[in-house]
Amino acid sequence: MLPRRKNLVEEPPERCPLNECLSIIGGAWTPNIIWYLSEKPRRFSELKDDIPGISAKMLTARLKRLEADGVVERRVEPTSPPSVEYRLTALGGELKPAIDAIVSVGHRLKALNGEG
Amino acid sequence: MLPRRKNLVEEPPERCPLNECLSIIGGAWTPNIIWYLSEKPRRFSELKDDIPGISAKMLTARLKRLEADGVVERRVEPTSPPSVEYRLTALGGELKPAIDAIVSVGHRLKALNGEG
DNA sequence: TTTAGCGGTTACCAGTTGGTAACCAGAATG
DNA sequence: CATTCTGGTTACCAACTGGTAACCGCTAAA
Repeated sequence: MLPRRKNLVEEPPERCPLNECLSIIGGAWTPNIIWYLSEKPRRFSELKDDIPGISAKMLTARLKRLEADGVVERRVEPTSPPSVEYRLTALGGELKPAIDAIVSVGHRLKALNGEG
Repeated sequence: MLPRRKNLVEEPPERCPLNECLSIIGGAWTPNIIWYLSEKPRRFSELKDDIPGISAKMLTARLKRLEADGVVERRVEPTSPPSVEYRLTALGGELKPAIDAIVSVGHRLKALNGEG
């Protein structure tokens, strides 16, 4: 029998940053929303048009959550009909490198799955 | 009323790399498993001990999925009792920058939530 | 023969997620 | 007055997720 190695890792015991971050970007549609907002600010119905298949309910839910997390800012223009613009906050902008890294791996995964 | 901007984004229409990658690392416990395996190869029961709270069922499910995705390699040593070692593949190793980026954002999120 | 350890598998079940469809307020338009 | 537009909210419901607990085959040791 192989020697049993002991757990001597230094970092992620309980509420690790990985889970912290993934709980924000992990939900359905969330990455898409962040992606589009990272390009430029967008209005509610623009996001709804940009992201094919998303429902108003989910879009509302995700934007509310992202706003609560400090990732997205909601700005209401008092026009008529009112228009609401969403943009990434500074913190939201810091998600970009992570998103980019994920996208980069995603490309490789697609390439491999496409080959097979 | 604000002018209605048209969707002219270039990249992520359907099965975008973001969703492709997050479908791999998004499930419960998965980031933890990848984290531990990125440090060094580990055996089943080591992972089970390392990750507090995970059940054998979930660990099995995750490892199978990761193996099917080409992220993890399963290696059986014909000892007695048999020992099974899991390690990241080359592709799995490429997940590390993404994981690191996510961890880095997670730290900032924890800092902000800790302040509030 | 019984027990223990490894690496799982299986049945069952509760909670969460996300989908659809209907509905809402306020203001402008016909 | 009815309709349209934006930006949602709500009720309802099916599917998926993940948890618990019991069980399995194999080998070695007591």
